[in-house]
Amino acid sequence: MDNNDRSNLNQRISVDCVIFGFDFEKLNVLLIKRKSPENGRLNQFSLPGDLIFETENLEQAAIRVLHDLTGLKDIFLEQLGAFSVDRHSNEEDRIWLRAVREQPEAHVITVAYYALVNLTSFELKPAYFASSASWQPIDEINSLAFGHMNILNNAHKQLRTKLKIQPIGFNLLPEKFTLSQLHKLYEVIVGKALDKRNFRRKLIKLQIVKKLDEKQVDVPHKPSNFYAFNTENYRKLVEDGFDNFGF
Amino acid sequence: MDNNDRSNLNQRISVDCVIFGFDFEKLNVLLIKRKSPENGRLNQFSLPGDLIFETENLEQAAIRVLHDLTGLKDIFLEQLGAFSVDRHSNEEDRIWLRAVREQPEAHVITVAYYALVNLTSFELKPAYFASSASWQPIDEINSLAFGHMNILNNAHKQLRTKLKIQPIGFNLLPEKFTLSQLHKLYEVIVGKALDKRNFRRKLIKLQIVKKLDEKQVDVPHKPSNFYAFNTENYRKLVEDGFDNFGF
DNA sequence: GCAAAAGTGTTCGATCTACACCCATGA
DNA sequence: TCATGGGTGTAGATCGAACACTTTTGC
Repeated sequence: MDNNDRSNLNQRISVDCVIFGFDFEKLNVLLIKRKSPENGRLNQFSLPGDLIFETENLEQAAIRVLHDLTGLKDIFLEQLGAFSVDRHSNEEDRIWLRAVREQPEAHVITVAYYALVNLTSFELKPAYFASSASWQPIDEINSLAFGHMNILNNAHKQLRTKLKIQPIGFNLLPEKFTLSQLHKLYEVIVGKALDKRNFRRKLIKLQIVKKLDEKQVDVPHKPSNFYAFNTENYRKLVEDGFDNFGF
Repeated sequence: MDNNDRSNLNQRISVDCVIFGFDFEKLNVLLIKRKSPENGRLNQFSLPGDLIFETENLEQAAIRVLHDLTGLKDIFLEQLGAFSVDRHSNEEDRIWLRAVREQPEAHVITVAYYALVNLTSFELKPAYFASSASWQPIDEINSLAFGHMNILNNAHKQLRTKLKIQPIGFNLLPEKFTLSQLHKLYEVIVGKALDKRNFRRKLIKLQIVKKLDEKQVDVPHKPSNFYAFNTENYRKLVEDGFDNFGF
């Protein structure tokens, strides 16, 4: 796909991606500033996204946006749903749309996806739809362009709900991780303190992590053991109709 | 909205509705045959749906389709997500699209909704997008036009998942119902037998039904008491972060 | 009185919750 | 030796699963 050939865009349908990343402290979201002919015109942050090409389907478009921004393929990706783009409430958004879109007044709908990535595994790349990109802690994001705040809130809620049902949180961690990192991840997303012992007991019972023969080094405390996600057992659980991760 | 003025349609975006109804025996879905200039050309059943008007948003379009077909407003309605319309795999679908659409080859996406209705509360009305409409048991539906089978399977799965988390099943019943009817509803949707005593105990504990001072009449067995959904307590439960209806 | 569905309690095992101390390491 | 986070077990409460008989009605 030649991303510079922008003549073949569907002017009515876009995708936007809520990309979550975990830095072992906070839950972060990847935000961009959108490119505009007159630079600096769109000052608010927004979610990464783009109109779709006529030749691709929705998921392909979302994968393209993710790949252009992160260089990654095979990312955990799930659709959130379709949203009407807010064209009316914000003057700055309207100016941007008039400057960039062929049909600035058209009723556009955007299909939102959320993605989970291990943010230590790559560097952000410039993308043709973004003039800048950065990670921001989700609890510090107060407003976004184009009604993206609504999409972000939806994504956050969906992540919380889903995490309780399926162990998708592993997608936010590196291949090797400590149980404390996983524990912290759950506390941050679920939004409350979880008992350390009960948390570990549950993981052991479900057998979805396997202990590796490797420990932390150079830490000023008792070194933590590394674990890996046990894909095999996870598949079995899902097949058996397991539907409550239960934290 | 004048539904006969079809000049103002967005040719790229449609909505489709999976309307579930419960007849106290089986879970049913409302299917239609789509209108076509040459009558009888589209023989497969499909989900009710339509292109959206430029002047309405997605949810408004879904509400319009539901209202035109059932005469009902204030229906339980939830978005499932966006799907690419399958334009290629079926010859009959292509013929219909060429006969009816201004841009038959356009990449159309459809946003699917599912709705829960009490099917005893209304008669089906003819709608301008349907030449016929009928209820069909979900387990007897094997194929649908336009890739709607995929949407239906998604909706069914979502209904099952959601029913375990929130007591949305009440939307499928009349205002007054017996516990046996509710019990049967859960068995049919969850897809397995549920213990009668445990089921009732749970309802009582959650306090989401209230016993009415009224019984069945003219039944050849011990008459069952009628119950109603306790909206008040349900709201409290949801606010308290209740997220497991637990069957 | 018979057929048909309504309604009702108890026991046992599994799971969840709450809670506090010793351990291994680097500085 | 101190500061830091890692790692571990138990008891009590709650919840879920399994199970069978009596009641009320129409015919």
